[in-house]
Amino acid sequence: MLEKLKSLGLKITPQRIAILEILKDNTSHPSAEDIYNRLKPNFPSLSLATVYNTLESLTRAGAIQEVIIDSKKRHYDPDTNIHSHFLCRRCSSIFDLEIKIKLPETPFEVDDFLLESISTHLYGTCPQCRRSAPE
Amino acid sequence: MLEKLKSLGLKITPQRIAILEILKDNTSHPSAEDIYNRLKPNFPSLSLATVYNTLESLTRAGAIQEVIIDSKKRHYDPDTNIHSHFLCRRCSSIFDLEIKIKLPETPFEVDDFLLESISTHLYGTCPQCRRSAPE
DNA sequence: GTACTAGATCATAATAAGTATCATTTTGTT
DNA sequence: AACAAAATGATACTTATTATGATCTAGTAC
Repeated sequence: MLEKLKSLGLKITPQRIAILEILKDNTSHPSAEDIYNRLKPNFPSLSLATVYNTLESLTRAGAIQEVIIDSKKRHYDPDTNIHSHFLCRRCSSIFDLEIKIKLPETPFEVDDFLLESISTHLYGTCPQCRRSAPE
Repeated sequence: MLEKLKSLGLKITPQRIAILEILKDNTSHPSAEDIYNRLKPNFPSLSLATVYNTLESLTRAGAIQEVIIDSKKRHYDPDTNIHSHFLCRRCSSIFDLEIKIKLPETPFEVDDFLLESISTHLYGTCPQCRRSAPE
């Protein structure tokens, strides 16, 4: 991943390394603030602005992806492979969920639109919420 | 549509009628503020809070749907049939776009998740932006 | 029609996510 | 070691959305 940074002309900084480490293998889809709050105790000089900047750089570099499924805030996912996201309407947690949908490979064209990426969003109730408050 | 309101126990008010009229057959996916700005000149007493409230009620009533594709704000669509949305990365316009993907009927279950709705989001460049600033 | 009440509206304050600004610091050269 | 470009951090600002609470109105009951 540091390679990806370098190849995109991004400088390697302790802040970026720390953020990448939080994201590595992370399937919780953290927001900028989630990441900031996790790092801040051990990295008191860290600024929230840096987290925002870094997430933007990483997204543009293709090292991570933004998940726009929750109308309240953006979430980030280090897994850049095509996969679906599920948002629980009750607890607002986001999960990776594999459902059998055949999506076309991007990029492609439709009606003069240039389609660069596709994402599938699923909404419903997660197993835990179903157990704790069924209906 | 007024029927739908009534059947959901929502009162018929001039504000709600006006908002529904703006939305009817509207494929531009307006935001709350777009709607407010369009109505305000001819409806000076209208409050932005009412637009927000009404959109929420209409969404809950199933009369319209929220489109969460633009990380900056929510958009609304009177077409509640399953269809995909396309967000142009350059001009941020949202378009309805039909692409051939077979989506399962909701609701259904996967791995103890209760899946209530699915939406497909497409990102790329719209025809107009491709013409005006190709590459 | 009048009276009533739940619910709706309006104005505005508050919140929260994200962006902009700019002085200072650091990285990766030269 | 010196330098320029880029990154960081503190903080101010913007924008979308939510909360609050006083007033008003739709829909019903009489």
